[in-house]
Parts: sequence; structure tokens; C-alpha cells
Amino acid sequence: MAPERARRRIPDATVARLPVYLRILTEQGDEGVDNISSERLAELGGVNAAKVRKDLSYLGSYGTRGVGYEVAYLVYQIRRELGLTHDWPVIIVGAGNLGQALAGYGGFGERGFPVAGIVDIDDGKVGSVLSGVRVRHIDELPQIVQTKRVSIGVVATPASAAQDAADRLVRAGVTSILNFAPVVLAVPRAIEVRKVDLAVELQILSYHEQRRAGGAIHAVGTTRPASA
Amino acid sequence: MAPERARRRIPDATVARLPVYLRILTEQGDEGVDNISSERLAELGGVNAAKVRKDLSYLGSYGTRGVGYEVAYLVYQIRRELGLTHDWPVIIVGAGNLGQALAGYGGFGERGFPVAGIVDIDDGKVGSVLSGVRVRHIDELPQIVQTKRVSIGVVATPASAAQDAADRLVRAGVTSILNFAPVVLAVPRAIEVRKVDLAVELQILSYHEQRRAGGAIHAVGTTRPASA
DNA sequence: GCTGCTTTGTGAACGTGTGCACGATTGCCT
DNA sequence: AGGCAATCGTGCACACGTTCACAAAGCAGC
Repeated sequence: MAPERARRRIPDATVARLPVYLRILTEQGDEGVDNISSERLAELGGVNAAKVRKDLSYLGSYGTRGVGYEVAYLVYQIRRELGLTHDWPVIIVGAGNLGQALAGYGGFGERGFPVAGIVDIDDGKVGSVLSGVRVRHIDELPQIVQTKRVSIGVVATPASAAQDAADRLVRAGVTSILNFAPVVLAVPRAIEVRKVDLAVELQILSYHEQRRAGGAIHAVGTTRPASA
Repeated sequence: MAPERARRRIPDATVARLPVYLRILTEQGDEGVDNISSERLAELGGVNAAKVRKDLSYLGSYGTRGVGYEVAYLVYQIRRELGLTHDWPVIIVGAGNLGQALAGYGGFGERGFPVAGIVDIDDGKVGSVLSGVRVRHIDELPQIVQTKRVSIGVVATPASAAQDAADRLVRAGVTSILNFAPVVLAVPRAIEVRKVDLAVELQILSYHEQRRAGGAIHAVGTTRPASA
């Protein structure tokens, strides 16, 4: 069975925006909107209309000139491109503060990423139940990954344990990792890693606040242009 | 009275990496490393050495050719540039699953972002204590922001309440927002917003997994990278 | 002081992402 | 049927970010 059509490579920047369009389109669909223009979609997504059109053009020409895009069809196409036509079970490593919150966060399962398991290295945590999921020992990780065909792992451990967690995930066969620990993980080239670091985000905000405050001299009302 | 030196604008991409360098440098400093080369720093940060040098050059010429960078001095300079010479209290809106985890996450305070308060609109949650911080009613938000001079707000509400939370934060005088809700917030131009969306991150990983699988067929047990 | 080794700082080339502008296409109205 | 308004798809120019490559600058040893 030959592939219907060669898979165009979609730019990273576009891939990062598709989920946003998808959410907006889904919402609009629920509200009974059948068609939507690139301009409206851009407005709701906080981006430029030309960008929306270019992004969507990577999926193919699914719009109708003079009319816009059919919401339901576009939703289908984006879901297909993002691989959201089936569930992707995830396994969470680390049952601390964050791991528990993630397991309890309904958004995971609802959006197609059911929690296949949550593991921890601490025997004290093993056995407790979080939002219907029992915490198991990290040694059971390979078995969970294999039996439930998990390909996405979430690292929610303290920094000191993150690399070990990643190593175990990779060894078990996971090929994508979402890392919440403030550590740069070393993994084989083929493994896809994405990082979410709260401290980094706050520090970036801090940078802007500090600039706003005047930058040069930590002083009183210097020239402060626009404000709303 | 001329400013010591005009504040160069630092590229966004560089600003996003400075916190990573800072963490690594701090760790290295704790381990007794006095000097570090751009190559070593690049290795630890998972980036290119030339990029490290260019990034650091935006701060000024703080390296020594043939030697490298003095860790302590560089730490000082980055902290200064990021505005981390003093604490930035933050206020968390939403005491649900996520808000609780954030409040309980020690990393906040330790890294210079003490939790000035956590508020919720639900009277049922008001009054309970999370990690030493009492949940207060959202109507008290303006007062907390003013008395504690909070300029950074964290939106940890459900999607439906996020825009209202943002509006309240802005009205209270907050100028930077870290948004965890899957919503594009509408705020005045001058407000800096950063978004962290778990679903988006997972969907990006899903895209890569789907590509890896071959796109066309969702094949059974194809990729089996041995190792157990 | 001179030689050779190391490492920075940065110009220049290259690649990626953004936004404008406009032709092409469609639906609606008369 | 023809004209008009709406909207997509995309070529092009520009901005931003990354990487290479190398001269400049410093250290160490003799």
C-alpha cells in the first residue's frame, strides 16, 4: 500500500500553532459555526491572517476562496496531520507534587492522552492512588510501556532524578519525552524531547519587567513611552 | 547624566536561553568550577558553542580569550540582565489542581519568585491552606497586588475562567502574566504574556510520533529498538 | 620576549519565519 | 449572464536566528 501522497515536511513553527487552531476550531464547531475565514481564525488565535493561511496551506488546499474554511473538515485534517486520530497513552515518571497534579489534570485523557501509568522510585509513594491511577514502582515501567504501547513519557521528577528517569524511559522504548525538570536531558538523537520549565518562563518575564522598570538606572520615572 | 551604556536590545531567542545558562553556571559554581569555556557550557546546555558566545556577547565582553568565562562573574551579569537581583513576588489565580501544585512547588520561592498569594473565586476553596499559603478570595486580588507590589500573575484557572482572571490581574496592575489555561488571552499591548500549554506540547510530540510511524499506516509493532 | 596553543568575539553566509500584496477563485445579487 | 465583493493561496522581500570560520587576544613555557 503506497502512501497516498508524499508527506510534506511542515515547519516547526507551524506545527506549534496547529494545536491552537485545532482548539479554536473545535470550540467554534461546538458553537455551531460551520465556516470560518482565515481572518476570524487569526483574530481568535492572536496571530496574523496571512500566517494562518500559510500554515493551513501546508496541510493542503482545504479552503474555499470567497468563503473560508469548513470547520469540521479542517478539524479533521488537522487532527489527522497531528496524529490525533487515535489516543496516545502517556506514562508519568514521578509522583510528587507535579506528577500528582498532572495525573489529576483531566485535560490529559480528554484530549487523547490517557495516563497509562504513573511510577515513582520511592516505595512510600507506591501503592497510593491518584485520580484513579495507582502509583507503581519505577521497575514496572518497562512492562507498562510495552503492554500499553506507550510511546510518550513525562518526566515529573526532581532535577536530580530526571536523567535517570529519561534513561529508563528510553530503554523501555519510549520515543518522545515531555520534560518538566529543570535539566537538559541527554538522549539519543532519535528521541524527541520537549521541555517545560516554569523557572525559565518566570525569568523571561522578569527580564521584561526589569527592562520596563528602566533598565539603565534602577531609578525613578525615566522615559516611559506607551502604556495602555 | 548619560546612562553608563545604552541598553542593547537582547534577542528573544537569547533571553530564553539565558536562564538555562544561569542554572548551569550556578550548578558549576557550586561544584567548585571557577572558569568555564563556551564549549563546555554549550555541551552542558545542549547547544552550539558559537551560539553561547554570541548570546553572552550581548551582555558585554565578559570572557577572557584563551581562558573562558569566570563563572561567578558571569552568574552575576546574567542575573543582573534578567532582573534577578531582587525577588519578584507572584500571585496565583486558581487554587485547583494546578494552582495547588504550583503553590507547593518549592522551586518558585527558591528561585526568586515567592508566592505572594493564591486566590480563587470559589468560596469552598477560600480559607484552606496550601503549603503555608492561605487561599484568599479573588476579590482580594487588587489589595494583595498593591500591598505586596506584585507585577507577575499566574493564571491557573480552567479555560472558561482564564480571561476573567487575566482581566482582573491587569486591572489590579499586574504587567506580566504566565498563562497555564488553554486560551489565548486578550490583554493590552503593554502586558507581557507567556503561555504554557500541556496539551499543545503533547500534540507536538504526537505529530512527531505520527510521522515516525510512517504517516500512512498506523502499523503494528514496527519500531522495536530492542534493549530491555 | 618569543612561540605556540587556546579560546573569545564577531563578520558573513545561510536557513527559517513573518507579513505584505495581489492574482485567482468562488458565491451572491441583480 | 455578468458584475461585484469576499477570501484563499502564494511569490517576494524582509527580519530574525543559527552556524561557520577566522582574526584578535590572552596564557604558558622556555
